[in-house]
Amino acid sequence: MSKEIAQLNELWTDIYYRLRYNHSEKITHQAIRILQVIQKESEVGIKEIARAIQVSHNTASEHVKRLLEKGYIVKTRSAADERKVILQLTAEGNDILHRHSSLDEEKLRHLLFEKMTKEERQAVLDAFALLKERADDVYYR
Amino acid sequence: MSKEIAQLNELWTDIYYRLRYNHSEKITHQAIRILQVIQKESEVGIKEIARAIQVSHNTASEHVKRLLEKGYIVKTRSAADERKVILQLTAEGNDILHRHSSLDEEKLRHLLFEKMTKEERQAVLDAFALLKERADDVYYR
DNA sequence: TTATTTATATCGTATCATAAGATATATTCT
DNA sequence: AGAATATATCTTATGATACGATATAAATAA
Repeated sequence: MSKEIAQLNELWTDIYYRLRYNHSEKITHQAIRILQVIQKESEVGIKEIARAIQVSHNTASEHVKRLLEKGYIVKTRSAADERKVILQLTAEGNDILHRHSSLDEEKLRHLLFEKMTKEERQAVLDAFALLKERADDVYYR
Repeated sequence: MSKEIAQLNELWTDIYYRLRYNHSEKITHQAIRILQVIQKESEVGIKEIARAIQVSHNTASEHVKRLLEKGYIVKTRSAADERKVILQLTAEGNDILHRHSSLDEEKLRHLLFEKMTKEERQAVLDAFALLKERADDVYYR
């Protein structure tokens, strides 16, 4: 493993450890994973959830049922095929996922606007955008 | 919330979603959190674990016991106070934590060395280092 | 020295999270 | 019409998670 890869990963995990939200509401591990899939992919149904988290369709359906009950997602039927459901996050769903996978906004605000110059801020954003753009190439190849 | 903060968070979660390891071994959610604490903090004992993951000391002790059994951590007694234990990750512990919190090395190798110029690579690393340095300020303030 | 506090370990009990086989209904495809 | 597909529900079972009660040992206070 090259020095750069190890370095980047250490920076990555360090940054997350320092900047993540501290006091999170209780939500299950698989629920977070499912909400992520729904947010990051398009046209997500039970089959896609099952495949993404590597469980049977019945397990996936049960998980989805619970998320519906909690109000984190909503379900519609696909116009193209009425057997298929299309799942989407609600505002609550987006909110709780945010808190379990994003960087704490207050910490970010402080960091970006009180600890960085405008140029530094832009450099960070540019670097992240570049990394994400290249990551898309890897993900979708 | 400012545009930059939202943008950074979307980039952050997108990058992780695309670059994380795909097929992870089964390890529990709290186990990962504990391994992270042990890796990122110093002089970690039962009390520190309990506080970090917000459980009672007995629960923390049980969790630690299981991680010891799996060989993910080792335990020593503090020379300064023999009641206290000091926990450290084993190579296996580091390895499994890596797979549940870091970016996939193969994806990173491909991305950094086949999709980026040397200048771009350096810009990304510099930006991450800067963000981490400022994150330290926020975390330790 | 004794009493109290601190740090961890173990046991028993309980609830929640997670999973999948069996079965069912509805829709789409052959 | 029959087969395949997509999801939903029920039943059963194991693992994950948590903490009160209790215990031992070490450190600190009186």
